Amino acid sequence: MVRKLSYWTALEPADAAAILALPYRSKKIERLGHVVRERDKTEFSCLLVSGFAIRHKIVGDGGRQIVSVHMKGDLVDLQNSFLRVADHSVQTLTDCEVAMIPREAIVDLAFRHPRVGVAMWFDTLVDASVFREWVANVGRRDARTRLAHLLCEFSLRLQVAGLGAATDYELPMTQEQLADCTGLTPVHVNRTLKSLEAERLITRRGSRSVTIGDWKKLAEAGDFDSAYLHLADDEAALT
Amino acid sequence: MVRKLSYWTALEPADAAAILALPYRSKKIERLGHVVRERDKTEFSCLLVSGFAIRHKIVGDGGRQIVSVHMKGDLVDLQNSFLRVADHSVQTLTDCEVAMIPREAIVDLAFRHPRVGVAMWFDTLVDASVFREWVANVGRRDARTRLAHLLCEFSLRLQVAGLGAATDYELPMTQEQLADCTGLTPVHVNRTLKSLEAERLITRRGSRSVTIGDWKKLAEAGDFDSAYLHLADDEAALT
DNA sequence: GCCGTGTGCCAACCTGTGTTATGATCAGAC
DNA sequence: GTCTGATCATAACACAGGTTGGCACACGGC
Repeated sequence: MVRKLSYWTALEPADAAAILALPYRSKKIERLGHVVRERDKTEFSCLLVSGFAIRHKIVGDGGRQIVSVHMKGDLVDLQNSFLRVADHSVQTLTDCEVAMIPREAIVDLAFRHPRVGVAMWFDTLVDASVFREWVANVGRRDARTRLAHLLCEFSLRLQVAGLGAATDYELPMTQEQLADCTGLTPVHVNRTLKSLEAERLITRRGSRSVTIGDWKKLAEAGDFDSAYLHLADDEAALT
Repeated sequence: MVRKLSYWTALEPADAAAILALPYRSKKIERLGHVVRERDKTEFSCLLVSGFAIRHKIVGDGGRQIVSVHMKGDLVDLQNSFLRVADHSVQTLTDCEVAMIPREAIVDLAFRHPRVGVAMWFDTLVDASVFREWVANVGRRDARTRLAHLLCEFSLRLQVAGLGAATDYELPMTQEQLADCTGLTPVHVNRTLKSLEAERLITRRGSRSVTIGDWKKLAEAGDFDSAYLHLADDEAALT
């Protein structure tokens, strides 16, 4: 499960054993449940074992901005737990299984097994890279480009997580949630998806499943370049 | 200089010594010079010794999005150097002195002195927190709120870095650069600053110096809550 | 069966922000 | 001095995207 950490850094067996020896409490959280709320004091980090979750912030006028989407294998809550007081909320999109790991145990692990510490640090750096891309996406691209970009990101990440084919996947989000990812309104997301479909860049069956007609064209429309995900070479080649 | 790292985690003398023993090459970079360009392969991390710098991304239609602003003491380039290929550019706003530190030396330091490694990790986590706030700022707030928020952030951070008073500081950015931070156009930044001034929330003398009339009101207008900066308690109290 | 609720979809209208364009001011180069 | 290029300022107009409101399903609970 936590072997995703070895993605960017080679780990020794002893390191892997130490990870597996981490104390944790399994927990099931149902759809739309809160894992952490903004301003909470946190004691646990949380590893997503199955399901989908998002992180979001609420702004003054009640608007919501989703800042990232997470899937199986992601360590969603390093951020909040280390910094003690949560600067954002974590919410599930589907029923989820999570493993709650006490903060102390993780800090301890990082000290005793520096390779693991560095691996977790890398994970954080990649997270940050995705945030940067989202700032640019939301700040400087128009609605059509934003959505196309997001769909490309999901396609690649789901594929890497083994949750779907590159050109055909199940999207666990409503249009309202897509709007909160992109800084748009649900109405405009609807319009824009419709026009992407009219252009034959995507097709939708049922209400959540997306299939990408032409990856290259969609990537172009979305100004998408997978570099920011910092995938291993072979997976970057999937594009 | 690098003692900023000890901000979030207590370090022992041996750790501090190890930091100071890091090999580096000093370099002066003039205003608007590039430290790293997107897509470069990087070998060095870069510590800002003096001056101001930004990180930005260029999107498909030529638009630019600034994703963060850095000042004296910030380790600006951990991100790019660890991930090998830069996902964004780093550019100076003023003449700067930087210390270039080879990536190998930093990784090595993190392994040998886990406390320092964890401290750098924390620094990365705080960076990520700021990115999240920026996603929300640019995605879900209107122009007036965005700018007010940004001015509040600068006020606090400059103060913490010892570069200005809370309510009166020198802003090293043009309106065009402010526009690239906020996802607006220079014209609209101008309009909006003017109206903030008309509301007596700020006043400007000369072209770059800002004084904040009423911190509380500006923070309210900017929907600003310093929690995301994860400052130490005494500094958070400055607000 | 019925009803409530969440979601998708659509249309009409409105507004915040972008666009384009023109001057004013200032600092540096020569 | 005066040319040149940045930067700031302002105005008139255009449009992408927000807002409001209404309809139609699908689904689960009763």
